[in-house]
Amino acid sequence: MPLYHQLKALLTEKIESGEWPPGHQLPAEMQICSEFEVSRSTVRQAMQSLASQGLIERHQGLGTFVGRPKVANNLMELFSPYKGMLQADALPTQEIQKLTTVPAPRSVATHLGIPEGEDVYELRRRVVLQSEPLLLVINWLPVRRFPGFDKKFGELNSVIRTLNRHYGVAGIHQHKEIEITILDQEEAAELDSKVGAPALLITYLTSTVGDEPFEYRKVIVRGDRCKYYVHQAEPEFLV
Amino acid sequence: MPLYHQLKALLTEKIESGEWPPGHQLPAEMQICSEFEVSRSTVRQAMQSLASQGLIERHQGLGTFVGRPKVANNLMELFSPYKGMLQADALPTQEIQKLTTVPAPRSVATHLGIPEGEDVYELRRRVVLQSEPLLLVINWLPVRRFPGFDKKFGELNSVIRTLNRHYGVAGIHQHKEIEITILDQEEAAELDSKVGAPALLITYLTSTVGDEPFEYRKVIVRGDRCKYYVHQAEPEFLV
DNA sequence: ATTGTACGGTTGTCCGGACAATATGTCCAT
DNA sequence: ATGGACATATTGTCCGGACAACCGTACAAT
Repeated sequence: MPLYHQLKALLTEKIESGEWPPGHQLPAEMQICSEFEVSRSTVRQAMQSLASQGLIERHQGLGTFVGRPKVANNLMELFSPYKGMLQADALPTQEIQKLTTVPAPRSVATHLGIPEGEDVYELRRRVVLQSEPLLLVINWLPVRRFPGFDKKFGELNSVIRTLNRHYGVAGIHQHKEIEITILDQEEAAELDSKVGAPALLITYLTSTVGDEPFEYRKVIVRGDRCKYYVHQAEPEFLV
Repeated sequence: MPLYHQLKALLTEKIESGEWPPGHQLPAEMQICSEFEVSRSTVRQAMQSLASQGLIERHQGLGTFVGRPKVANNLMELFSPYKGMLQADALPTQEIQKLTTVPAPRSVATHLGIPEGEDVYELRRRVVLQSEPLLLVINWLPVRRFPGFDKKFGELNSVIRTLNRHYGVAGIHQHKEIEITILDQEEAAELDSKVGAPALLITYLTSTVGDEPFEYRKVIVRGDRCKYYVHQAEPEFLV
């Protein structure tokens, strides 16, 4: 068993047993080095693994602390996480970070069926609960198809509703996918998280029947701070 | 921008552009070191991040290769992943790895409302698709309540069905949670994956109305090889 | 009272090196 | 042909060190 894994198990025990409660500050890396007589890179290997689980939180210049319990959301509201959070003690707030036109990146262009580099509106929002950002919502729409969207969006503050009322879009279908992703630098900065931290990625591709897709959306949910639940009466028999 | 992050972006571009197709072997770590004049630890930092995204696969003694596309599952079948995979080209197989009695670990005892260390049945299975293990199913049941479960399970090969027919359990409810986890050593070994790789963790707590919970279950889904999708006609207005 | 500066402590990044563990292929003895 | 010993290549683990980036505090200057 590798050293860093032994160390990780040891720290996990301290946390799960309650000896180190949520918010408790862990010893500094160098202190752990001397206590267990291992090198700092070994300590960091263990710590990073714990951090990506959400079990601890690390802050440069401050120290390492035991993580808080995850926020629970109803799985039935999985695809409208904002709505799901309305049941929490505090109300989530929606912050619009920017609404600009940008040349379509490859992944966006591919999904929307337009040439790479064609102008698209990029709308970035984040949902904050008790001054802690929990998820990021990024929408992309072709400028050619929805001219002036950036000015009309402010009225309703809803993408789908704006398309419906101002551009006559109806009969909407959405293809959605959920998977695990790793935060890049920009996402991590906006979520007050760390590069490389795992997160849930929910992608939307919106279209009307028999038409090209016209909206591509990413919802990035902090994996260390969010989980989903559901209560169901008919269990499966296969497993 | 940190060196390892620049390097990571560079490698990502090679893969997403198609210059390095799925299965293509990447240059060895030391080769990349000399090519970009960085240290090996920097290369490894970038590689590990790519690996946890599922973008590349690393094999000790062999090398590093571009990852294959993720397996897509219907989200409606999210909580019976085995059933969801039946739609794939190949049929998944269920392997029973062990069925023994063990003293209940803390997390299991807490959920089942029994003292830590009391005997529980532990059933470990894994689901394999084309000789690649995709998910792990672990069930725990109190021995005191279901004596002889280990012998009766083999008849039906289904936990819920066995409880129903042999112990008269009916009116079942299940509380389920989905979140992100990181593979520990045992899980990684059983999934042919790596310690520290992110995965989806789906936990089940089974009970009948007005009764103690009597089954605790973990389903661990490889995050680098699985994703879920759903197609829906009524989009949300809030986001 | 406010602002700027300096300092100590902590985590983040990066280096160079050493040896272990693992997979493949080669060669030899059987 | 077959199996075992060996060499080779690759990633995994671990070390020790150096400096950067960041945070809070204390103190001085304004």
